[in-house]
Formats: sequence, structure tokens, C-alpha cells
Amino acid sequence: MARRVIAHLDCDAFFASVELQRRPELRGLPVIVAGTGPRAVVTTASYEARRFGIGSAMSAAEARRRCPAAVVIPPDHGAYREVSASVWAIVGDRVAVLQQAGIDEAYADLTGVERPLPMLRALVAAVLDGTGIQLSVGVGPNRLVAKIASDLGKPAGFVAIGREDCAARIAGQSPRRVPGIGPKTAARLAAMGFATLGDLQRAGVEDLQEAFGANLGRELHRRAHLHDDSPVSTTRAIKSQSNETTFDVDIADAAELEAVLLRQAGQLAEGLQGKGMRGRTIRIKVRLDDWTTVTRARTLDRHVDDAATIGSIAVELLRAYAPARAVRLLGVGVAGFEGAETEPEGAPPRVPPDQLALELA
DNA sequence: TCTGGGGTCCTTACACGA
DNA sequence: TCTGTCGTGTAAGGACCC
Repeated sequence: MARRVIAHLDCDAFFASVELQRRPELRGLPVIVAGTGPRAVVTTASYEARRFGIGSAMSAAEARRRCPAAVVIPPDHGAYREVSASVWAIVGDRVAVLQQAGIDEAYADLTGVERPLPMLRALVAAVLDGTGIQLSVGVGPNRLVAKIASDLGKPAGFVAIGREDCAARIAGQSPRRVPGIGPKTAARLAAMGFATLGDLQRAGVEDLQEAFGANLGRELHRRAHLHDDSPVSTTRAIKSQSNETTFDVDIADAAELEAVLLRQAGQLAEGLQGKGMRGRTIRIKVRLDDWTTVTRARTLDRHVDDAATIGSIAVELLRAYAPARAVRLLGVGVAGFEGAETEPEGAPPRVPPDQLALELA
């Protein structure tokens, strides 16, 4: 098999960039996209705002404190979906094997493509021209390297790098630089004496397996060395759908909580019906005021998509759990969709068979 | 003024039938 | 018939991602 060439394409400060397209007078100012409620968080900060130490997932109040002059724009997900569709349509016209990995990023398998780098440069220009969105690009022998590489050059980055060079380049940084190593794992690693990725690269696979279990230990060892043979997959089935809300003020009243659940079930059912999906497993999620999070689920003997059934089972699950403290977040979800059992490989292909063959080759 | 919303995947525990 | 095991489905929690 030919040596793999994988690209990761990432939209720079995507939500903020879409807003700046609509409001060019804000260019050059610190702009953050964040909700307005007391518990809102920052979804995207422009690079000007990042200079004040503002980042994604920070509370909006904290962001305002760090930069009182920042322009705060409430998120408009409909607009972001539209621009996203335009961006990936342009990319999809030029790239056969493309996997979207979120609203603002995607992987492309360019194995066998002649002169992939000039092609990618032209692609970036076409997206900027067609949508005003700036892509950062990372190219490497696998998805892990490509993803890290796209991050190395941001914003407007274009980095092609080999696995070993990439591993050496970030060896002095936190293991968190590697996708899949989150805050919990990084803290455990640090406690074991692996504070940097270089430390982790020198760790024995047996030591990691002893601490994290056979599978996760092996995976951490592989990731530390940026080994990754996961395919760029063009098809992906939806596994679950949910609707959840964090309240501005915690709610203790059971009737009030049940009313929320029924409203959420209605919205969820509407979405399912729109997509023609029916599921068997109804799940609720409850987060208490002390941040403990509990899920409860029930699997039915039939597939459903109606608000009445989803709502009544969600209410039954909530009554059975009977939260002992005030509730901060409440949500309802549906999984176990029709067809999923009989098609373990995922949804029927919506791409031409030759693309699928390429993917499996 | 602590920490959104929508997802995926993995692990563990347990029940059940062959 | 009893016992252990194996595979499978379900449930719950946790980590991680954008």
C-alpha cells in the first residue's frame, strides 16, 4: 500500500470569523462568541481576544473580566451550519475521501494524489475566496500528525511534517497536545512523572499498561509516538440524539423539571421525525447543583420517535431517580436507532462505491 | 461568576441463555 | 443435573472532542 498522505483542514476561529463576515466593522477588535445567560461560556474567541487570555469553554463572565472592551456576540448556529456547508462543499468538490470531524474541521485522505500540497494551497485559496473563511492545514502520514500539524501553524497555517519530526517538535510540551489525552489523563501522567510528551515517549508500554490497563496503556504509548492507522472514513451513522439544558438557576421542583423534560422530548421528537429516525433507548441526564451527573436509561421493545412516548418514559426515569438535590442540568436523549443493529459497519454508503473501495483499500 | 450543548467511544458490571 | 464459561445485550459512568 502506498504511503499515506493525510490532511487535516481546520477553520480558524470559525464562529468568530463568520460573525466578522457579517460585521466587517468589528475586524481588528477582540470579538468573542458567547451566550448571554449567567452560565454562558465562550464558544470562540477571535485571535485579538485570545491575546487577553480568553479561550474556548471559559465562562463568559470571566472573559468579560479579562477584556471588558471585548465585543460579545451571541451564537447563531444556523448561520454557522450554512457557512460550514459551503466550506465543505467547496472542499468536497476537489477531494474524494473526506471526513468531516465537526462543524469546522475535516480530514482528507490524499494518498495517491499527485502533488497534494499545491492542490491543498489552491483549496485553501478557493475556500477563502468563496466563503471568507481561512483554513489552517496540516499534512502528515496519519490523522494524528495531520491534526497536530494544522495546529502548529495557526492561524492561516500550512504545515507538512513527518511523524518523527512532529513528535520531536512537541516533545517538550504537555501530553495534552496529543488528541485523545485530556485533562484527567494528563494529570495522572504528570503524577507518574510524565510531565511532557517527551517523558511519555520514553515510558515503557508495560508501565503505561500497568497504570491504565492493557488497552488504554497501549493506546497512550502509540499516541505518544504519534502512531495512528485509523482510516479517513467517509460514512458515519448517527448513534444518538439529545436535547439538554443548563438552567440559569437550579431547579428543585419536580413538576417544573418534568415540564422541562416534556418540552425537550417534544423538540427531540421533532428532530427525529425530520430525519426519519426512530430509536429504542430513551435516556435522561441529570446534573445536580454539586455537579454530580447521573444518567438513567430504558430500552424498549420497539423503535419510537413520538414526543408522548419519549416524554412519558423520560418522566418515569426522572421519578424513579428522584434527585435529592437541586438540578442544574436536565436532558433527554434517544439512541439505538432502527437499522443500526443490522448494519454494524454503519449507515448505508451515501458516496459512490468507488470511494468506499478506496477507503477500504 | 465556577464550569454549555451535542456528540462519540471505552470500561465495567451484571443478567441471561446456550 | 450441576457448574463454569462464553457471548451478547443493557446500564451506568467517565473521558474526550469541537
